Amino acid sequence: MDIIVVSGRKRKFDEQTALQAAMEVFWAKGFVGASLAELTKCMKINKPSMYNTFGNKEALFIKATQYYIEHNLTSHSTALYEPNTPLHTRLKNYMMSIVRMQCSTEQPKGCYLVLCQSEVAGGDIPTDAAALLTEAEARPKLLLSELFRNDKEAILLGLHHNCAGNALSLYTALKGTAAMARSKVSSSDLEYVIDTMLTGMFSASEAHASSVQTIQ
Amino acid sequence: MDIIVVSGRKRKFDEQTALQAAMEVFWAKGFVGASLAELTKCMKINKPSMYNTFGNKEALFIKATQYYIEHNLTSHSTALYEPNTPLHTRLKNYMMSIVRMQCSTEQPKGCYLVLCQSEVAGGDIPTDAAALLTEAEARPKLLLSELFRNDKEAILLGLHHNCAGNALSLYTALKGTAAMARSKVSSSDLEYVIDTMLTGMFSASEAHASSVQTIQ
DNA sequence: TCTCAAATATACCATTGAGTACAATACAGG
DNA sequence: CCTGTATTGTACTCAATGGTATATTTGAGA
Repeated sequence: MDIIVVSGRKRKFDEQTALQAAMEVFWAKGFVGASLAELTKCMKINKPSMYNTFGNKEALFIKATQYYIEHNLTSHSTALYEPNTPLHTRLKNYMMSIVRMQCSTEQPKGCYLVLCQSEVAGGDIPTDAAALLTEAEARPKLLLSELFRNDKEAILLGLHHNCAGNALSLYTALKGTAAMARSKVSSSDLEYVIDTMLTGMFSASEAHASSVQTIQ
Repeated sequence: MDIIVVSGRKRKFDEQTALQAAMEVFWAKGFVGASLAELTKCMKINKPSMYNTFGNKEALFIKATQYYIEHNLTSHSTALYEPNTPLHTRLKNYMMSIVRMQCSTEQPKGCYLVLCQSEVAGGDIPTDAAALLTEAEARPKLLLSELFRNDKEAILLGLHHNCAGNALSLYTALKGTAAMARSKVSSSDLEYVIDTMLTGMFSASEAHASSVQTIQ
């Protein structure tokens, strides 16, 4: 079943290029903050082209979000499975890979998902888009959680006893760095933060026991 | 020089009450996301009243932000100076006091400043308001930094060697928890995150030395 | 070269955004 | 009980928003 090519005027723009441009606008401004005027200007197409290629603002946003996940999120996780590498190093590389992206001057600062997810709570994001954002946010948390559950070294260190908690700690740190990045804090400053969090996690078993005693 | 009372129709609403209502709208929606229609509806006044009491949207936002700082931010810091209390406990109480506020159902989720600061990067916030937000964000970081510099126990533990770094770590964690709170994560889940970060910080001197060796 | 579907450009629509003009109203001082 | 002043309610302005109708181009197939 081949694609039926029905003749007509040829498209002047590349869909992927336009999508990337749209993604960067959403990344900088959020869903609500990004206007169609600015979107189409950056995409270098006009509104009717946008509407009959992508559907509407929400559909464009969903495709842009998927583009972000594929191109700017998935890549980092390879660091987690690097063979012959201590878990601490793999986690640190993973975290810093993300932090460096958050701080990069090549792209908008911070994290696309963190920014837009915070709009969801405001209630101004359409249902389907909100669902995608929520699902996308759950992914890295699950990835880390599974790592702690299955990784040999993690089990040896006892980190598998609280997979979810440890994953939440790291993910929360990354949300924090995303916010800091947006305020123009440098990735080298944030490296200290990541180190602190990892140190805390790796000395968890003893430390948490003592902290429980400390609190009232 | 007394206040000259020139007679006229009496104001029907209380300025502070209206301001608090406005603050909650900004807290939930951000500066751009909060429309005058919604603001005035929640403040239970109409637009002309709002304009001749507060000036305009930006002026209202600035007053609402100051209201937030006074009523929802300053109070937490007393925990930092509680006498006869170990530093670890004081920090934990401080952090959890903020986290509980972020997760409270009595108010919008997350942190007013984190949400609005992220809009600043988008460029849609007027200059004066943006300056206030930036200044407000610097405050807790400075507070923590000074604590690490001057507190006897902090000095004993060597935490004064990197005041800024340690302050940044804690503040970044709080920005992270603010974002998580907005995604409806509970304060009890986030307590584990705070514990992890504090543990990391308190075992900093040794840990950071070893982590430097670990990375590449 | 004629045809016709698909893409473009321009102009438009309804709604909502921030901000205002103005008349009606309420209140203190004389 | 007037008079003047400040607040309120309604109705407006003007620009920007998401989304479309329509006419004009383009190019592959017959």
